[in-house]
Amino acid sequence: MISNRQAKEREQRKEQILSSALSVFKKHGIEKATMDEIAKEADFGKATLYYYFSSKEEIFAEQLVRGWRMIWESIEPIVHQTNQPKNTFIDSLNTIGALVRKDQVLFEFLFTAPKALPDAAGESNQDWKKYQKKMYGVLQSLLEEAIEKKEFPEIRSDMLMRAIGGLFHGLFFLGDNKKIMSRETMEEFITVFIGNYGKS
Amino acid sequence: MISNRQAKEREQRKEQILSSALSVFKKHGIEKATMDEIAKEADFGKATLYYYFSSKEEIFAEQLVRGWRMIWESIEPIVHQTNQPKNTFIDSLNTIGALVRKDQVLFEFLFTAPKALPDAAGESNQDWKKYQKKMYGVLQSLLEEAIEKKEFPEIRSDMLMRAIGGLFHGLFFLGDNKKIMSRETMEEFITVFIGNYGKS
DNA sequence: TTAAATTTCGACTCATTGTTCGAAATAAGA
DNA sequence: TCTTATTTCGAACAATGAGTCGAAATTTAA
Repeated sequence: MISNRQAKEREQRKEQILSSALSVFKKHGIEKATMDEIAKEADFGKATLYYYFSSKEEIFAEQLVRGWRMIWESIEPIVHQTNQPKNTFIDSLNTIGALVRKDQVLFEFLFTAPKALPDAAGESNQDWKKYQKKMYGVLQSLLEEAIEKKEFPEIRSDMLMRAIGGLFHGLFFLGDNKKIMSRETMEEFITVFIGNYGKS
Repeated sequence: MISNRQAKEREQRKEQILSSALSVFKKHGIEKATMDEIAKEADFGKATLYYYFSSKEEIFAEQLVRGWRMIWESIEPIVHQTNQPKNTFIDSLNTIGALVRKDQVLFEFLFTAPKALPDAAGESNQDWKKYQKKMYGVLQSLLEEAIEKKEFPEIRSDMLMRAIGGLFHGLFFLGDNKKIMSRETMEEFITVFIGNYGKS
């Protein structure tokens, strides 16, 4: 039998491992994040990690699901607003921006790790993609509605998504000084780049 | 003594190795690009690679210098135009776009590899940064001039650089279908995002 | 043709690292 | 307290992959 508290403690240990993995990722990138270092960081023996996760890949996969699920759950209530699609879209961006501001490293991981992770990871290790796809899906349809209503210029919405995605990524993650991007600055950029269209 | 033709053939073999390295990079990313696979791809024994390059890192470093030098040499004549800074800036973006269009994989490497490469690589292995810095430098000062002349909105130019860099990267490299971005589409985007400011 | 220089590579070393095993330590329940 | 379940980890294993060595093959030049 496994008590309630035991389950909770166990979950806490898992989180400790995940967070250590993240901080090792921050130092070396995903490829060079070794189990040894994660273990040391988490204050566990290496073998113990395998008691909680079946493989290195699973650790990062778990990090991905949790992260993307969180993003999705933060976005979902917003995209269902009945508002101008353009405003809803901008609200969504701002929401994600706020999340990133809280934990920049996590999001750098969420946005860059996928490319580095072996694709052939069958089954459940790709669960995070569900959430990612949902998010991109709703954002892109917001864009399409907004284009329809002339709130955005008539450009292929998938291209526009890419452009805005890149823009966002550039603002937060590019450059040497990883300064935190303030809400004000971000809104200013949104206004300059896509916010002014269709006004006056 | 080493004849002219010998030197040329030797250079060709180097290029063969570099190009193989690039195609292995394309398949697996830089971390998982092994010397064994590069050797097989280049039709050489692994040991032979070490006759031409002193290490794996040097191969990729060489690829980086060559690439960034090429970018710089393509950009340099343009940035010295005496034109509106904004037009010069846009011309530069278009020039780089044209280069990317010719060899997308190479540029994906040039733009993403730096992050993955060990920083501590002393000495000459960082030569490419010279060119990269020069390029970002001139582009950013173009931006500053343009802001000065009210051709662009008054935003911190380093932020604007990041934003535009991200935008560019997003257009060319994001998304599943790595479709080639046509000149027309790209110009359309430049117009929509930054080209319209200050007009009419 | 022959000696010297250049180029190639098979076989090996050596370090790293993901993963497993079995046993020890600790906690829970009776 | 005694038994059982849970948690921990040191040590070993196996695979991988960067880099080396010495000798063989090939080319050059005389």
